Amino acid sequence: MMKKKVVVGMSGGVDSSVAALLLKRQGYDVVGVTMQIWQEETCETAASQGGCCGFSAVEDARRVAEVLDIPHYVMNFRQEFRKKVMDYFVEEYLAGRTPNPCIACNRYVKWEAMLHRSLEIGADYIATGHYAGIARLANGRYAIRNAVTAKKDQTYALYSLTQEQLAHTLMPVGAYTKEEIRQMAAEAGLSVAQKPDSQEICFIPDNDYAAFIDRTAGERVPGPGCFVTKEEEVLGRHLGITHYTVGQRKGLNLAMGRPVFVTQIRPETDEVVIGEAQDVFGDTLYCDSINYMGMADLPEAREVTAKIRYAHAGERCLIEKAGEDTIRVTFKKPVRAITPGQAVVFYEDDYVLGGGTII
RNA sequence: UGGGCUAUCGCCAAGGGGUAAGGCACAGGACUUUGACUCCUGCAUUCGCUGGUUCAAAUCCAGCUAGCCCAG
Repeated sequence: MMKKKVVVGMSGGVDSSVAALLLKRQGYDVVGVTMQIWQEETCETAASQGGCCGFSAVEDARRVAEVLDIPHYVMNFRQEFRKKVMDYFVEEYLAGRTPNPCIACNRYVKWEAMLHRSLEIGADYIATGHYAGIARLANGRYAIRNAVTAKKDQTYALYSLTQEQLAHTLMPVGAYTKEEIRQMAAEAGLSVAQKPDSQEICFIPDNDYAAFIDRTAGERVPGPGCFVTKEEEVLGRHLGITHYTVGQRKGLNLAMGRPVFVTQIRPETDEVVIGEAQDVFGDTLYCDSINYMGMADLPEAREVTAKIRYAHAGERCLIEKAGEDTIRVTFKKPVRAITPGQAVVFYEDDYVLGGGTII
C-alpha cells in the first residue's frame, strides 16, 4: 500500500518543523514546502524579523528539511498573497474597517493556493504547525477544535476553512504542548528549537500600518478629518481614518480629562466618532460571508459561544439568520469593541461551528 | 478709559506662608495577528513677569504684562 503523501507548510519556525518531524515518524511520505509570499524585505529586516514567512524562513526550513531528510521546495505565492492579503488589508482600512490579514492568508493562500498546488503534485494532505485538532463530528462534518494545551487560541483564524479543505488537512502538533514541541525539536537536533514565536503582521515588520498603507495606496488614502461625538460635536482633528480602529484609546491626542475611545469610523465623511468607555460596548452585531464548519446551516436560532477578535475570551450569544448570507448575533452580556472587518467565530464546546465577517 | 475677576506641566486642575496632589494627553516597557483594550514606569528644582516682607513665598504686599467679564 502506498504511503500517504503530505505537504507540510514549513515557515521555518519550531511548530511547523516539528509537524514535519511527527508526520515522518508516523509513516507519511513528507514533503516540506515554504511559501514565498511577500519578500520586499531588505537584508536587515530579514535578519531581524523571524516572521512566519520572512527570508530567513526559507533558509531555516531548508536546514530542517535536510536534517529530517525530506525534500524541500519553495512555492511562489507572491501574486496570490499580494492580491488576497496585502491588497485586501489596504482596501479594508481605506473603507474604514479593520481587517485580519492572517485569516485571509489562511483562506486564500495556505488553503487555496498551497493546497491546490500540493494536490497537483500528488499530495493527499497538507499539514501545518497549528496547535489545533480536526475532528469528524457526529453529524459527519469536519470541525477545527482548539487544542487543550494551546495557550493561544489558533482556531479563530481558521474558521473559514471549507469541508473539502479540512478533509485534506493535518495538524499534528495539536496533540502536544509548546514545551513538548520545543523539546522534540531540540532532541531531533533542529536548529530552530529555540526560535521565538512570530508576532505582528509578517508583511509589516515595523508594525507601522499607516505608513504601509500610505506607501501602497498613496493618493487614495483619506487625509485628516474630524473627531466628533455622537452628538456631532467636533473635538479635534485626526490623522486620517486609516490610523484608527474601534475601541482604540491611545494615539488620539485628545485630552478630555478622562479616557475616551473610538466608537465608530465613518469613511464617507472622514470622521472618527469618539465616546466614553461604556459607549464601546454593544450586544448585537451582524456578520456576512458566512462559512459553515461544524454546523451545515443555521435553520433556526441557536445559542453558542462567539469570539469577536483573536484574543477574545468568548461570550454566550444567540445566533440566527438575518438574510441569505447574514447572521445576527445577540450577546447575553455586552461585548467590547465590535469592529467591522474582524471575524466573529462561533463555538460549541471547543469546536468551531462557523463564522463570518462583522459588518 | 474706569470697575471686577483670573494667571500652577501640552490640556484640565489641587494647593491660601513651610519647601509643587490628581486626571487627561504624551513617552518607554509588558502583553499582543488590531499602532486595540489592559497593566507597569516616567513626566513642573518650579507656580505670568519684576521687586518687596519673612528663617522660609506658588501661597502675603506693590508695580507691570496678558486674558475674561461688566460699564462706556
